[in-house]
Amino acid sequence: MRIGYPCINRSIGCSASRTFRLASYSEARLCEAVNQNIDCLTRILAYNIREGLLFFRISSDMIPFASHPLCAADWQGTFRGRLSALGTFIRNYRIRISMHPDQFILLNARDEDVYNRSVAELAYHAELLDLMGLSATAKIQLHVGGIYGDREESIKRFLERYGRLDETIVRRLVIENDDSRYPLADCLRISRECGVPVLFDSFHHAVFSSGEGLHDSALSAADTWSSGDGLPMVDYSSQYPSGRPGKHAEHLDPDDFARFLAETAPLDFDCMLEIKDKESAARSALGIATGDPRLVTGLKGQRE
DNA sequence: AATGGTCAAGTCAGC
DNA sequence: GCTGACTTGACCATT
Repeated sequence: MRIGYPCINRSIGCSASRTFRLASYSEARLCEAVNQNIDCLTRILAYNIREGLLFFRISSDMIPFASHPLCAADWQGTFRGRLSALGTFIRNYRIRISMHPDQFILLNARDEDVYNRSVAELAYHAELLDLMGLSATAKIQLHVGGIYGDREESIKRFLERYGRLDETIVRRLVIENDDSRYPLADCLRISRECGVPVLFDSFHHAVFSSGEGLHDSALSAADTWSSGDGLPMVDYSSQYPSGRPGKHAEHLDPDDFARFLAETAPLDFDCMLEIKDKESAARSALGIATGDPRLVTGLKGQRE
């Protein structure tokens, strides 16, 4: 099991998702942001290696506006060398990589324009990972999409559009159960139809499911991954106490995470900690997973 | 230098 | 019909 966290490191003082306003777009501005993002990502990954955190989600903002019609810049050519070097670094240290396009990306959108923009954005994600020379184990995780008043029709539309995707996207795309629209059961059904792997989000499942148990759920999602996909990925989080159900916790709850590990054992997977204090939570999780209490921060009474 | 309104993009629940 | 949550930071105009 590798353990990691998404996109942002809160302690080393740089951001690998620097962007700018569309109104101030220029090629120079783009290059400046991308160079800074690559610099910072390199620093974050070096930090992660030192800490034993070998799973990381790269921000979709790595190349700002990459799929926007306004972006005429040849970022692929400009950054080919740097991205390739970064990818070599990632492969050498056997770091697992994921990406997660955000809520605007809807493969099953009713609106053709939204659908077309979504495919363009997925193509950008795949191209970025390709330029880094990463294998198909580097995944792009996506939710199934909207309901649009008709779940069955919207699932059919997802399947039909999935079938039309370019292979460069298909080899990396996985779907994740969300916390309000498409639960694990739907994702598994879709996977049986088209073969897309299912990334199990344990927290979404706790918030939104028909009550299937954690152990069996993690197992059935893991079954949808083939050898070329790498170890299954799982997202973990826990509830922010007294917050809206589904709100992510600020700190890792050591007891909850230990219970999560016990219930999913002996299944092996790469685990993404979707906790707001990021690398701190991931270090604690690593401490719990490896039995090293020195890594576990946030002792009793310090939780929110 | 500090601040706070706003940022490419969609959906859906709640008023 | 409109607003806010999602999730969240950080850009940048303004002071």
